[in-house]
Amino acid sequence: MRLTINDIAKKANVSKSTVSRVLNNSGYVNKETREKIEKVIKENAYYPSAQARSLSKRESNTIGVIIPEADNSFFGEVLRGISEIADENGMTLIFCDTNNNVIKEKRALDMIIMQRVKGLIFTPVNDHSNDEVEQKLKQKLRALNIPTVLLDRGIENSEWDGVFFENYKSAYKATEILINEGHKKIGVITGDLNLKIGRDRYRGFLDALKDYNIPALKKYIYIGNFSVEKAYQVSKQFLEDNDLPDALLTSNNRTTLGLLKALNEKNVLPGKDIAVIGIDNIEVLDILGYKISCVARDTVEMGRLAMRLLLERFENPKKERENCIMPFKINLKGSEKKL
Amino acid sequence: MRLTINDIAKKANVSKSTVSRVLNNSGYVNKETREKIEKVIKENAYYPSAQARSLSKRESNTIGVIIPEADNSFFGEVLRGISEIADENGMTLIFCDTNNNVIKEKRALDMIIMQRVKGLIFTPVNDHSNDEVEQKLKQKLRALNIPTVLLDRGIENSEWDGVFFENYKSAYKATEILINEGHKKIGVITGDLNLKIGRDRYRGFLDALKDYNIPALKKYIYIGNFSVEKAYQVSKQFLEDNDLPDALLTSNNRTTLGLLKALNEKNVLPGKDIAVIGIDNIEVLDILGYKISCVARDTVEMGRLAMRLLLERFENPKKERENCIMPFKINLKGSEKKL
DNA sequence: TTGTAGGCGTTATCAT
DNA sequence: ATGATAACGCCTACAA
Repeated sequence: MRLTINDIAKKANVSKSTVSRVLNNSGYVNKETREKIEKVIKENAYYPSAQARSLSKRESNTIGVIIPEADNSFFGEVLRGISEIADENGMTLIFCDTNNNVIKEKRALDMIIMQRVKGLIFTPVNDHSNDEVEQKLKQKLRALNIPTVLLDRGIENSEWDGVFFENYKSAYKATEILINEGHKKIGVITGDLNLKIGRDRYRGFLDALKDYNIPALKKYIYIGNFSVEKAYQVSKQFLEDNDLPDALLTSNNRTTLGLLKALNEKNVLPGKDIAVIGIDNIEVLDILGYKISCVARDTVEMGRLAMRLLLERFENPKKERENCIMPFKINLKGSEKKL
Repeated sequence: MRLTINDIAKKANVSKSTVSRVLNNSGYVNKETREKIEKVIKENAYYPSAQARSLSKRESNTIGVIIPEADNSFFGEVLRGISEIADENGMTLIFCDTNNNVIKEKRALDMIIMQRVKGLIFTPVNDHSNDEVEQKLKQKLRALNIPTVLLDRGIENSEWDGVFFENYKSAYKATEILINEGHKKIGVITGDLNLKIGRDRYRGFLDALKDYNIPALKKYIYIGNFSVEKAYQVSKQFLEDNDLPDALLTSNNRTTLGLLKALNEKNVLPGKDIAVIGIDNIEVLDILGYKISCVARDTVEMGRLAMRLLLERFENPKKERENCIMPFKINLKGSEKKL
């Protein structure tokens, strides 16, 4: 059985309160007794129980992290950022992958409640085609009643802190670049329009066209769902119909890959036969010398920021709600052109 | 303040023991009182404290997960597998990313001890150029004294369960394929030879050559460290020296990418100008129609397996140590040839 | 400066 | 079938 504070107290010939004092660096304790106790602690490799501790203090130092796709590199990088700051601040992470599944999301939230975490970083599954689902989620989050940071995907009329990507603006900007390159027939492969981030990016695209008085032609608007497969399908379709736009915006890393797969099969070259600009940078493409222009976000930093926001909220519970928008970078590599 | 079992007891006009009984489905409890209590629990959205629970039961249902690179897709996928099985079994995951840093690893382990986890899935940083480090790690793991599964990276003379890749055999097999294709000048870009997985893969390569009486020429053996950058450097070097082997084995996904980057820059085509076979599949390459042959592992399954091993160990603490070796798949796509 | 006693939210052991 | 009561391992007044 693992040692307890009592065992240490006995071995050091003091009461457990005194041990507790040296553990927590609180109250007065004689230098010599402190040293003796510290020695005993070290010699016996004693580590106090976090559970007992937080039960007693009525406060834990664990943070819940709920994400929808652990196997998506975006979230892997986010997780690294969260982890880094958590470590620096002695916080423990409790991790859940919801696999984009609402049932699992509910279970994850329940677990988080029972774990009595101090804060939560949360990317909702967020397929709110159904409004009731969203209402229940909000209720649950309110009931949780702990500092919460929404990450990447928001909630309508959120009352929580958040770290998001400039979905609208980045799509707008990307489209603007295509426009300024002189393209006229500009199309898009959208993301999942059930998700707000999908809709926002799409709106950015549409508004840019409108602001520049370029018609948004329906036949060049391809509805995707953020997956490689779907993007590949729609791309294949328009390639077979042989009716390409001059320029194309894609809505995330997967969408870009789906497009590239199709283009590749038909030997259509981005930057030459068709202009392409994507949302999200894809590291491997750079390595392979595949020049695909994009607007990109600093994913690791998004994780760091989320964790920092949480820490700030702990410090100052009543500060105003913060909505951080990660700025994007523009990464032009040539594919925004068509020769 | 969050509700406690006492609050529920009062609201239901029973003692907390009875509430506890319905919570745990233990002992006798009258059907009607049970229903009443359940109603109160539901209405008040009461969730018992996992901390208090495990303190009282002297057993938690949390699993520690310590990995070195959250931003590496391999571990992202592993994490997904772990998560899936953990969820199915009502286990909670406590997550640490050590960033391949021994100091952080130590901190992570300490934290895991304090959290009183029930089991641990652990990929050591494992840069045991220094033997003392390894000894201390083993000591710490022994002191932890909980079911532990080593994942992907082992420990010399391990006394713990483990899930590993067939490092030696997969490299051997890959090399064999190159040999059978009739290549004579066969080279390798190694991984980090400070890591056992790096050395094992390298040995597999050497032994295959030996078994087929093919000389291992020093000038075709390039020492890498599992990173894209290093593989790129050595590749660039031999390309500039203009002394290419006929065929080349790479030691993991990153090594392959580094090589491809260099080949690409010099317009050297795998499958035509040089034969290439890699360890690890790289999904994006398939998407892009880049045909690179490889031996690959099922990463998500590795995670599932690790978690399952842990569960079995909980069931049967004294069962013999298990050392699972994930079989590899062979994925030939043409690049193993040279025209 | 140190020790005693009570409490944190549960479960488990007894009575009743 | 239910309720007291004593743990679990720690922290925190308060007393000494």
